[in-house]
Amino acid sequence: MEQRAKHFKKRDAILNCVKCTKVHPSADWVFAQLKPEISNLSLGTVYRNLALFKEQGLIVSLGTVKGIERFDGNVDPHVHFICNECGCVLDLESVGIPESLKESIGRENGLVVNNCTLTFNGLCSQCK
Amino acid sequence: MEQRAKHFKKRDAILNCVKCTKVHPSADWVFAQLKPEISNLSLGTVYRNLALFKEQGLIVSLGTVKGIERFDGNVDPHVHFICNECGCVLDLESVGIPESLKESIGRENGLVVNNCTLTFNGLCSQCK
DNA sequence: TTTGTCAATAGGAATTATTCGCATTTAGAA
DNA sequence: TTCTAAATGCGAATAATTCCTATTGACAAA
Repeated sequence: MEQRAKHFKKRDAILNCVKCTKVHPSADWVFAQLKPEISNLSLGTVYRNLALFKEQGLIVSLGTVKGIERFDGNVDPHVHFICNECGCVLDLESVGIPESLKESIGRENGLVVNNCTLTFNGLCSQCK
Repeated sequence: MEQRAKHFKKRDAILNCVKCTKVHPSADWVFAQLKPEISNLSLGTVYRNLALFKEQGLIVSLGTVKGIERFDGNVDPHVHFICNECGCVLDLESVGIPESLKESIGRENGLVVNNCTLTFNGLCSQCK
């Protein structure tokens, strides 16, 4: 960790930013959060590193909300709620993902099933 | 229907195109399908009408696959499989959507839950 | 038939999120 | 210090989608 303290300062800051928030951020949100403390940070670096983390499985993509890709630092399978009005994303802790179906679905349909997402849409408590 | 036969010819053709295919098409796919038979069709018209149908609930959006929005003319809740390699979208008829959860989730979390999507990802039979 | 009206459309410009290319910087090794 | 390779900054490029405006088409009234 000390070894890479300086060299990967920005990279680590970006990962940390995604890992330590529950807002399921966009690239732009991460950039806006970090820019004040890292003044010479560029948006391209944020995009580049988010793509890298996603590839490495350190974070996951939730797909796009209103045309903007959103990420989640929590890679454990869990259920999301997305507000159609404000675009906020919430975790629904109480609901389980039917992970167990992956194997049987793959077998029955001749597919390789890696992943499973369950998402609810509607209006959040502030927008309803 | 006869009354609007001519006036809404393109609009009807676009809706019909989405309703009568199982490929879960993109705007561009619909345009490519219809262009040969309706030579003076423009891509903007396809986008505009798809947005309208979505708003009216005649079709649903599946979100984006590889950055491109995909639609489904089947508005009954059902489960999808998306291939990460080729981007094809399949219906998984045998799996049920936990529609019943909508009400209780909404009540427990103070949300208005309109919709629920369950999607599996992986590799289709051709790409695996 | 002609004319008026208004919605639907074509076509291209504009927008916007994201990616790319390349010069520069940085950390760490020699 | 010098070298190397990875990481970054920054502006240009890309691509999906939306916007703008002139035109077209259907229908009703004269």
